Amino acid sequence: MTAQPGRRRDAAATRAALLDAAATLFAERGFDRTTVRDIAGQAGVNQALLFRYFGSKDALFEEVMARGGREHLAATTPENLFDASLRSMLEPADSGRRNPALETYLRSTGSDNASAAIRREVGEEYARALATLTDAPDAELRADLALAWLLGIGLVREITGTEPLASADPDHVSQLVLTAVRTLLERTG
Amino acid sequence: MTAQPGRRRDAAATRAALLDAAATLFAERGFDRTTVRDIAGQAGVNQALLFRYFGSKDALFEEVMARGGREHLAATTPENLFDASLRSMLEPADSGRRNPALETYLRSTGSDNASAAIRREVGEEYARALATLTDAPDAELRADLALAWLLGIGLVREITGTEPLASADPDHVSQLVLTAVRTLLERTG
DNA sequence: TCCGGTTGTAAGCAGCTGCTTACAAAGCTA
DNA sequence: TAGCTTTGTAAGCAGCTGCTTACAACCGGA
Repeated sequence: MTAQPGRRRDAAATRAALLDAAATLFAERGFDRTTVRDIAGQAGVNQALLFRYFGSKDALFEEVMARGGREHLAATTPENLFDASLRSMLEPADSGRRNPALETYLRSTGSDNASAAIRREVGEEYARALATLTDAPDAELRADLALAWLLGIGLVREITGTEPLASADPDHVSQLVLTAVRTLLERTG
Repeated sequence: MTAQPGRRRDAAATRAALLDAAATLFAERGFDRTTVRDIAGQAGVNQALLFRYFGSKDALFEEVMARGGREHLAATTPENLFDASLRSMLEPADSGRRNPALETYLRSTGSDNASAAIRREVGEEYARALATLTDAPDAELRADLALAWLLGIGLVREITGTEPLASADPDHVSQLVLTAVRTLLERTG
């Protein structure tokens, strides 16, 4: 991972390497527990470049969060969003099929800096997508509640590790949750 | 709050003051963002005493978490636990009617030190209480899911501040959630 | 060829963190 | 009163944090 003579002096590649390293580490450890030295180290780059290309750790986090959230939203229809996100939460952590945006969101909830704003924005975009699934007048509130459950399940399963939820069968969990959520997000028509 | 000549040399009172200050600050800011200097300052006590009486910041957190969680559990019947905890989550932050144990749990999820163990223990005690509400064979899993929802709602409402959930009417939210949770926690008899 | 901006590096700064140590005073016991 | 333990304080240590600065190497254009 050390800077190779072959790809030296390539600003775009360096920036991208920092962004990728940051996305990985923020998802694994959250904002507070990821240091700029960690990120630069994983990218194989001097840490001063992080500040040259992004200005601050906060600004880098914003860019990571915005990119990750919008990628996932753009790739998933609202009808599949809840199910896909729930499935992603229930995947084993090392499967690589997890949604890094949700993971990052979850592990960075302790921080109250500028990153809070972009977290809220991404959350509200998810909620707006989910709100299209019901024609109830309080659709957005119902969507927030569904999203809250998703995040809560991720919290208990991944971070706290409460049993039996932490190692429960994804199909079983999915069935229980989807049944209950149907009372929230359903069309009357 | 500064040490008064009147109550000087009272080990029990000093210990209690540290414990109370820690409970307040951990609930407000979480584990990582509360410093031992903050705690000692709020208790009006030299910070070296924190280490004399509790050994480490981790150990102090454990004692706070264990005390707070068990107090609330002992004071609430399982039938009321979900509703009471949900109501507590929906209270305004400054109302003083919040449950500090849930708050602390929520704001300390970023930390992966020794405090993770006591968090899990308290979580599992809550889940065991909720599990008595249904006679389904997967009662504990259902209880974990209900608890996850509770925590998720607290997360979105308090920490992220997503609208419209953050400022929604507690009665309205409560009605939506309880309806959905009834598909999880209900007796067939 | 030399010049000037771009890219990369090494070193360090100020501030904060949990925790420790050396010491002063208070108060019980004999 | 003398001595010992308990309680409290002031100062500081080592390590880490985000971020900055001074400087070297590179490279395209004149």
